[in-house]
Amino acid sequence: MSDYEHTCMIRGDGGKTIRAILDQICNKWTLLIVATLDRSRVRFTDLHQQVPGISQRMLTLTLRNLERDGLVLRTVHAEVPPRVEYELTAIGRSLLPPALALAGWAMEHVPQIEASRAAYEQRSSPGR
Amino acid sequence: MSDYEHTCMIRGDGGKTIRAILDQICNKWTLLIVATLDRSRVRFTDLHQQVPGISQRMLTLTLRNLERDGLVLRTVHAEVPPRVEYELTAIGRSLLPPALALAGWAMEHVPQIEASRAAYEQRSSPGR
DNA sequence: CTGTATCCCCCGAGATACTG
DNA sequence: CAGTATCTCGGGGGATACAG
Repeated sequence: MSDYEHTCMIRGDGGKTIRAILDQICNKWTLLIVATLDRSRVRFTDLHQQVPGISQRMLTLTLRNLERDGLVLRTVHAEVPPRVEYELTAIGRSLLPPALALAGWAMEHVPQIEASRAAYEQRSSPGR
Repeated sequence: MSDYEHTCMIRGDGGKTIRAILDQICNKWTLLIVATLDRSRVRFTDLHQQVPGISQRMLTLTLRNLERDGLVLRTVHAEVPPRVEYELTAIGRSLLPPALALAGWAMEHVPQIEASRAAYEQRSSPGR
């Protein structure tokens, strides 16, 4: 499928559905968690430690959404103390390449963007 | 660069910068506007009409951010009535492929995700 | 036509405390 | 260990009115 067709998809309405899904994926923690689940099953506490700065609440909520959308599989082991492991499903893994492509883009352009911001500040507050 | 290295980038801190930039790009309107600016210069009002549902305020704000980050070029024509045109810069255009890749992913997986959601609802409220 | 300036509301998200 | 339950707050974002 061509870039142009993709463009149409992003813009066209009923793209409401797309937007909703993109919003979900692009929120504060989702990409981070999906990236962390790459190549391994991880249990709740480990995830909590490996994702720097996330609260227990947001970790739970984000994982529930991912599970609900079928991107993450949640496995509860009937033990005591309880053990719960999370892993990517096939769909979840298929998200990785495009997500990482976007992250890669961000990485590569940080210097240019920051330079552009600095220049912009100069222009808008020259006396300061 | 390998997927694995990208994974590290997304996760690694100082990835704070990356996260900030990703947050900016993945907000409610940015991708939509960038996609709309693909292949043409567009003036303010046209943009306002072509992006369905955006308020004047958010259009202005989003465009300012994009201009500030060097993704969009703003050209004011000294005429009356005023005419302002927006177009992507080289950096802005370089965002298109990964952004559209993500949008494409979302498009392709809408059915599976919705199915997964429906099934999830079933499970969580079986009596309803 | 192309914006600013205000007001206001909702909800994303953190902190904290409690439970099976 | 792996969560829920509340409370709270800031700010993203809509509606509206005004300005150059």
